[in-house]
Amino acid sequence: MENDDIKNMEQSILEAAEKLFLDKGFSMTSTTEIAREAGCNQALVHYYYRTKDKLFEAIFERKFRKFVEPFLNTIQSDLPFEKHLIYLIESHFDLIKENPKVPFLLFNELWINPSRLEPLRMKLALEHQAYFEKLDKELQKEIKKGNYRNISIIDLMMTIFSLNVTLFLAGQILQEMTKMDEDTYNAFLLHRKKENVLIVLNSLQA
Amino acid sequence: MENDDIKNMEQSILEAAEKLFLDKGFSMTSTTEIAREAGCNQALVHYYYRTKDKLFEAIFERKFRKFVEPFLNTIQSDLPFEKHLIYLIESHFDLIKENPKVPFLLFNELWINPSRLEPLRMKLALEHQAYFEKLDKELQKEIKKGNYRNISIIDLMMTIFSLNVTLFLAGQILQEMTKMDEDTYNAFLLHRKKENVLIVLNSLQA
DNA sequence: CGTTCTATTAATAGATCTATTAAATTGATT
DNA sequence: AATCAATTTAATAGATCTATTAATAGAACG
Repeated sequence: MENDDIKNMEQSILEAAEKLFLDKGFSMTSTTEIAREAGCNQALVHYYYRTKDKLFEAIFERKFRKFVEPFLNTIQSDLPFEKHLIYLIESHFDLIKENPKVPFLLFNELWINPSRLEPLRMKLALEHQAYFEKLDKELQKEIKKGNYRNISIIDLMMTIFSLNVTLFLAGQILQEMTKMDEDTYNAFLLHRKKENVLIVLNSLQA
Repeated sequence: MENDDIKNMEQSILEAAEKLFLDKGFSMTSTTEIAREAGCNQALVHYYYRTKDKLFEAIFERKFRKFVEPFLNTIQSDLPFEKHLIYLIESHFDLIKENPKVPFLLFNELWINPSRLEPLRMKLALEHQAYFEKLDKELQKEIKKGNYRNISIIDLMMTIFSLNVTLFLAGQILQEMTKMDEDTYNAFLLHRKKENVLIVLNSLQA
């Protein structure tokens, strides 16, 4: 917050808001706090973003897209299916690792206010459909070949999602709870990353 | 809320609070709302529970214990390990299914305020230790026999926990999002329950 | 130099929320 | 019926939060 005198206030406010929303969620964060964090008057927050809700929306959509990104643009290449899958799991994992507070923000806000997703629903569905169908086709091919048990792509995605997300949802809490030091925690994450890949691959066996 | 004229107000307030906290979390629920839901004056909420925070604590601890209960008192019998495991997964699943909003409440509150766990930490650790050790011993025995790959009890629990919890964290949102009808949603849950058992069992294979 | 425009602040209206206090009500007991 | 404790309410203090408005400072420009 020192050398950004150049950066315009509009951007600083957005960044301050993002930080605070990620830490404490929408309702626990006040525009006064955001202004303090951004280093400006509280009225300025409203000057640029009109309402606290609009400010949140600006952040929410970006974060949501980022969160499901790996389920979109992964497969351009023609790696064998299993390699695709591993890549998908790991890139989803890495993405959350870099934004470990995002799952909290999304779950928290969507739980309280599911309509927040409404504007995104159709857009995302369309964007994902092609990718899902492609992945599903590959999966079904593998199943026909007898390499995997009969499983739907939805179930597969759900498993990946569950394992990766919960790790960080609970991990953040676990870390603060056990006062685990940084290195130990990172080792734990890395271990779970390998574990998650293994579990998903095993889950395809009969 | 009709035939509980007999029930005392203290209890009604607790129940109203529980309902609202589960729906909207701590910070989004006001004591005024709780009073309205309970059918009494707002001051009465404070009369019985002094502060909103104390009222929350009374609910939080109960819910938290309930949430981790299956990881405690399951194993008295001497079923084979795999049967134990299946029973554990399924009873954890069923418990959350009956209290589908509890994971949200716990994650949400612990995220924002991890110190909430502090008073419970030691007690729970002690209570769980014996069970964990017993389960771990059984697991290690199976590993020595060559039935399972080398895996820690922590990893195993983490997997069970992830699969079961995320289903309901995301499921609640999914249900509201897709306007899935009750039957479809229940079928989906039942399917995932079987799936979760399968995934966990598979995850033990080499 | 005065005007105009943008960014920013100070001040505040209006709503709401928690907690307290004092008064009213109820119901049991003498 | 009078008394007393427990329950419940009305009223409100005091804090805080969102949003708006009016004032100000400084850059840009003719």
